Amino acid sequence: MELVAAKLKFIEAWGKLGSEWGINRTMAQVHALLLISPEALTTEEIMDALSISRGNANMTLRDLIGWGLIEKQHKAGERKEYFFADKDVWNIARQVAKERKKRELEPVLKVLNELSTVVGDEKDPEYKTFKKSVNDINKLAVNVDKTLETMLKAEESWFWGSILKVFK
Amino acid sequence: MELVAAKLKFIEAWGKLGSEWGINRTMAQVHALLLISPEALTTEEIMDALSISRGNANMTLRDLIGWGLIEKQHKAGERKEYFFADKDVWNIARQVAKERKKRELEPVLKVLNELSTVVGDEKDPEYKTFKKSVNDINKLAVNVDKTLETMLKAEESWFWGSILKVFK
DNA sequence: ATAAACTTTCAATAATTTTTGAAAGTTAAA
DNA sequence: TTTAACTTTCAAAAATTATTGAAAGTTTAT
Repeated sequence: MELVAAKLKFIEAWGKLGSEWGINRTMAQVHALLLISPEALTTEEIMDALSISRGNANMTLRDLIGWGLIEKQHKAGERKEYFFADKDVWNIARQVAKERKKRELEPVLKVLNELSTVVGDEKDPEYKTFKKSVNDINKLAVNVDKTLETMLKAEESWFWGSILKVFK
Repeated sequence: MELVAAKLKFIEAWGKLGSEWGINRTMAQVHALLLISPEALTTEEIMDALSISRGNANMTLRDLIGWGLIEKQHKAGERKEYFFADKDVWNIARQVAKERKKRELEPVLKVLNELSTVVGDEKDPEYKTFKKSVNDINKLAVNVDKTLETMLKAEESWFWGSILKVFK
């Protein structure tokens, strides 16, 4: 396959995966584009490469900065802004894990904790089933949370080394 | 909080989490409803509880069966179908992991592998950056895949025991 | 065979999400 | 201070996704 075709395929695949996991497809595509760009790109270049509007590019880049995945750069003597992506895949994974944990896992964990405190008649099957499901989900969520917490602080080789050694 | 209010809150929270992770909100809500129902429910009961149409309920229930999360039940002497959710949270987690791995991770892994084989000029920064990002993502994806593979076969207490012991 | 009870399908509609593009805003050089 | 270069905003439009509901389909009892 040609490099140009391969790049397009990568951008498309990354966009598809993103949208399947609740991430705006364009945001994932812009991220993909920057991940395979050796140099920082301007808004103009991104608009052209992905055929998107200035407004869309601007908002998407702002979001990516908010996710901690890219940064603005300035070149001496130039007015326009350049965008550059961190290429360290372990950093990226940790950053995404950190944000999704904060934005989506923690709020639901808060609700689950609150729901765990609801009291009722232990003889009531409705109550018993509710309580069991909520508590069990809560326990799982806490384990996931702990694992993510560890991952966020971990060195890549140590993390996978530990996990895969145990699992063998 | 009242049990009735708590149930609604749980259904809402589960629906929200689902939609944030690319799962149809209604599907997550129906699943939540069945998770806290001690008895199997009819389509009619689900429609009423969530204020959704028959068509929506029918399609959603079919999808949940496709995800391996609920099953149809029949009661002796009755024509109508009942739906019952597996309440084992570890089973649920494994089932969801299994399906998402199959539907979303594996297709992207296939593309990444294909893209890893693209050859080019090692002096070309465009090629070098492309290759490095694709390879690094591929490696991470393989580790995630292996971990999920282990999880799918694992007993809950062994899995978390192993992980959290190492991380401590 | 017919009817009653129930389920499925899917074209039309509604709701939500994403994108556009032009106007307003900002910054820095002339 | 004016202008040019660039960025940001956001209401309107477009695209996508989800939902409805009624007709068609199926199954079982009579």
